[in-house]
Amino acid sequence: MPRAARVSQDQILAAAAAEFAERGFAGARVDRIARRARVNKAMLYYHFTSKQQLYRTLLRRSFTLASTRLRAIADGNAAPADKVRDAIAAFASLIREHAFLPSMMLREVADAGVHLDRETLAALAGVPRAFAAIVAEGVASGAFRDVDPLSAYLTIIAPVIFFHASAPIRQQLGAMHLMSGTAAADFVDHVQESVQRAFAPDRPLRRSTR
Amino acid sequence: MPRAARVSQDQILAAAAAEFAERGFAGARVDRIARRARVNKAMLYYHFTSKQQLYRTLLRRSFTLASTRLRAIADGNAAPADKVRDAIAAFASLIREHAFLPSMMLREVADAGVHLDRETLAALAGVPRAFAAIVAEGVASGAFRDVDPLSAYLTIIAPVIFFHASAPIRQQLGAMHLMSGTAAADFVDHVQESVQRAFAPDRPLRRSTR
DNA sequence: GTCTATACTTCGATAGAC
DNA sequence: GTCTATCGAAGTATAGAC
Repeated sequence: MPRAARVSQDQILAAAAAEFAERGFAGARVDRIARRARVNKAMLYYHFTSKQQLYRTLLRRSFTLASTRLRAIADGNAAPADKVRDAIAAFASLIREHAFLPSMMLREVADAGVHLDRETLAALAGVPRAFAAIVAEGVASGAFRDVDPLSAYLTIIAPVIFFHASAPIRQQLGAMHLMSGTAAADFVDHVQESVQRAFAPDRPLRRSTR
Repeated sequence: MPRAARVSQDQILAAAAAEFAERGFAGARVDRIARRARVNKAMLYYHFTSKQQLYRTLLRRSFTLASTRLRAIADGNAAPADKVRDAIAAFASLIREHAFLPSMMLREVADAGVHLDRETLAALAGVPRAFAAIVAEGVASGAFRDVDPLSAYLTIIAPVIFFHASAPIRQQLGAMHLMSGTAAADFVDHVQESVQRAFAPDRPLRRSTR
C-alpha cells in the first residue's frame, strides 16, 4: 500500500476513534471525522466502505490485541494471583494506548452489540474467555475461593472501564464542587488490592511450588 | 392535572425510557417514542418541551430516588458492613424498578454528562456522596480498612450497572456459544461477598456494640 | 388535548471533475 | 488519490384544524 494512503487511513482511524468515543456511533458525524482527519468526506469513503465498517475495524483491532495479551498472561507460568494482577495491569495499559476504548465499550454494551459483526463479536468474547481461564486455574488449584470466572471478570473490567470513561463527567462534577477526585494509578491500586482480597481463599494456602 | 394528561405523560416517559435505554440520546427517535407511547408526535411536544427535557426528567427522577434511599441507609444505625450490603441491595432494587437506568447511565457517562443540566448533575452527585458517607464511617470506626470512598463506590456501582446493561450483549454472545451465562441474583451475591472481603480490615474487629 | 401535515435542518453517501 | 457539489433520506420541531 502506498505511503500516502496509509497515512490517510491512519489519520481517519484515529479521528474516528476520538469521534466515536466522544459521541457514540449514532452521535458521530462522518463530516466531523473527515474534518478531524484533515481529509474530505469523499476520501473517507474511498478508504472505508461506511461509517459502520470504520467503527468495526477500530473495535476489532482492539479486541484482538486485548485478547492476545491476556492469553499470553494466562498461558504463562506465574501464580494465579500474579496472573490476575498482570491482567488488571494489562487492561490499564491497553486503555492508556487506546484511550477511546472505555467509552466505546460502554456504548457498545448499552447498544447490545448491534454495530458489530460476527467476527468482531468473536474477538470481543476472546477477552473474558482468556481471563476466565486464569480464574478457573486459580479456583482449581485452591489459590482462589470458588468464584464464578465470568462474575470475576465483570467485577474487574467494569470498574476499570467505568473509571476511565467517567473521567470527563467526574471532572465536571469536580469543577462544580459536587465530587472529589481520584487518580487513575490510585484507582488501579485499589482494584488490584480489592481483587486479591476478594478472591483469596478462606484459609490462604502457602504458595505452592511450580 | 387531569387524569388523561397524566396518563399520556406517564406513557411518554415510559416509552422514552425504553427508547433512550436502547438507543441513547442521539440514537433515540422522537417518532419512535411517540409511537411506543401510542400518542402522536405533536402530543409529545405538547407535554414536553423537547427531546432533551424528556431525557433529563427521566434521569433526574431516578437520581433523586436513588440518592434518597441511599441517604436513608447511610443515616441508619446499622453496622457499616450491613449498610454496604443494604446499599448494594438498594442499587439492585432500583435497577429492577427502573430497568432503563443501567444503559442510560453507561451512555451518559460516556457522553460526559452533556445532556444534563446543573440540577440533574447535582442529583446524580448525591448518590456517590451518600455512599461515601457509609464508607467513611466504616473506615473511621475501623470496620473497614482504609479504602478510598469514591473508589469503593466505583468498584461497586460499575459492576452492578455493567452487569445489567450488558445482559443483551451477553445473551447474544451466549446464543453464539461464545460466552456462558450468569444469573443476576448470583452476580449480586458475588459482589456482596467480594466487597465484604475487599473492605474488611486486616485484623477484623469484633462487632462493636452501638 | 389530540390530530395531520409539513417546514426546516442535517446526515450518510455518491457523482464526476481533476 | 483527492476534491467540490449535491442528492435523497431521515430527523426535530411546529402550524393549525378540530
